[in-house]
Amino acid sequence: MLDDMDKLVSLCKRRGFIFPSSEIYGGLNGFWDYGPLGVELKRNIKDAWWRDNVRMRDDMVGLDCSIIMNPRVWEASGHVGGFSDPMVDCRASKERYRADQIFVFAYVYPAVNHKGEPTEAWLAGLGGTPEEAAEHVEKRAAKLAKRFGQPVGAPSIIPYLKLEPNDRDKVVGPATEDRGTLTEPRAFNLMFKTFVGALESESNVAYLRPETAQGIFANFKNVVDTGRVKLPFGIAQVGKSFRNEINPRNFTFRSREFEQMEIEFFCRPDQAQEWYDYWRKARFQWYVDLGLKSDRLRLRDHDPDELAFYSTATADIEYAFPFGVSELEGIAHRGDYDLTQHMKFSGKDLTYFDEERKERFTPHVVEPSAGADRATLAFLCEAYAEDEVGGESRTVMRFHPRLAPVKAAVFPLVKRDGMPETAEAIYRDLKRRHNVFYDEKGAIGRRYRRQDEAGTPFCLTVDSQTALDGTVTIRDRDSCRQWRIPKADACQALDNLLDGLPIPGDA
RNA sequence: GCGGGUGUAACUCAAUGGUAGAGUACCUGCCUUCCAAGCAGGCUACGUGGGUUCGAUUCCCAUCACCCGCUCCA
Repeated sequence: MLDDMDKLVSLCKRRGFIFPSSEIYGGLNGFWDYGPLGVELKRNIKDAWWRDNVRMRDDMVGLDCSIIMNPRVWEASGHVGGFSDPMVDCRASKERYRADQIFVFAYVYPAVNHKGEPTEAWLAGLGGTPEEAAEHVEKRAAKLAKRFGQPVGAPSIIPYLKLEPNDRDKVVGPATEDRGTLTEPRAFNLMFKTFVGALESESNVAYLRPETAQGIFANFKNVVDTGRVKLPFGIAQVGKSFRNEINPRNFTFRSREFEQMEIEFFCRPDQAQEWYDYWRKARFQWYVDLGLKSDRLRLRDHDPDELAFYSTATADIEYAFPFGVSELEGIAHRGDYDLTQHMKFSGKDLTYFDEERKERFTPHVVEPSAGADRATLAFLCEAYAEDEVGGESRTVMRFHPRLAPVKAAVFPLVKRDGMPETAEAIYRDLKRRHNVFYDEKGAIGRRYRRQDEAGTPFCLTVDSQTALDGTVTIRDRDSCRQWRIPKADACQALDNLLDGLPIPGDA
């Protein structure tokens, strides 16, 4: 079990799974590159997802949308405006608040200072409404009343965003006694901005997509009109997304450029809950089937107060990483929120006509949204193991065979007696179907261990007996167990092993 | 974004105000018939930019990156 990310980061670097982006220039915070083994692993994960969720199903189609879209898409989705809230920092308490959730209560007390001016106290309170904010403020105001007398009249209530800049210094933050510790509201827009065309003007601003989902909604009508699809059905997309995270952390877990595997599953409103339950279970099981078997994998339903305002139910598939329990995938029941928003902003009709029921309605959506990089990281963490073979410790990556970057390695036991030639012929044969590796250098034990660290599930070795009876040994990564198979059956044996079918010639 | 820590070879780590050493790994050769064996040889490093100094990997400043804690995570 991996208990320390440093070990994994080190192995990823050493074996070529993951490197810091543009490392020779010192890297870039929040960006990572996948090396030769990493790209195979991540690709296998994405391929498994696509195969299991799109190809193998009759009710799913795929899509590949552009990363830069008409900026109006992000107005409809709420990414421009709604979620780019200005934030306010408190210099004293180091707290950060949403500016729209701070209300300032300006009290005036009868006591006067040496200039004869009345004593004022501008107290900041937190809450979605002035009433909520007042609760906290009133206690503090009452304390002040003991010193300065009962306030004159009711306090004036000013939303922090409406505050005159000069008045900001008067405000006492929610967690301090001192005035003037709050900063001006600052925008934290998490979308990467760019310009379409050579001219950098406000009129041609565009954004790198912060999620793949909106491209699916924007194409809903196209798919319905041309795809010969009938409700219920889903649209799937795998692709890069970008979020200018304030604080990237935890290796590749929170990156500024990342890859998503998203499904928007459209259905009749009265079936949405059923489909939500279905996807919640199905998506969890997918991770289990691919090897996240330990109790580090969890399914957690959101509490009602955690839900986005448009969602009636959301569940997170979480994994207990060494740095904490974190989300791999969210399954959200989003109702008709997204299509309704896009109808409002685009003016286009995105309702669906059910031919059998002769009904027109706006489909409801269940959204299983997974992070490919997060899944990759979870599979890496889960696979990492240290055990002992013949009294020697080894590091082994126990990837599910479907996900392993290299499926098999082929070795000659020693570099003579025609063994390399025989081994290479087997290698050439296997390579047509699988990602396999050939190695004739060094001691055989060393070659096995090298493959263990790469997570290669099987090793085929040509020895002196091969020339006599045409068999080779096959070694299992996890158990180090070996048995012999005819070399002519090598390809079929590997196919079976990778598919979990019975092993030919097993003894 | 705040606070703390760390940056030396591919990896893990030393030492040092006078330009650096080990283990592992990697490469070449010999040997070797199944789990990191042995012998010989070889390659590779002071994150970046300033400053102090005759001279800086070492001291100072800044910056970048990573780690830990807070914060954030639509």
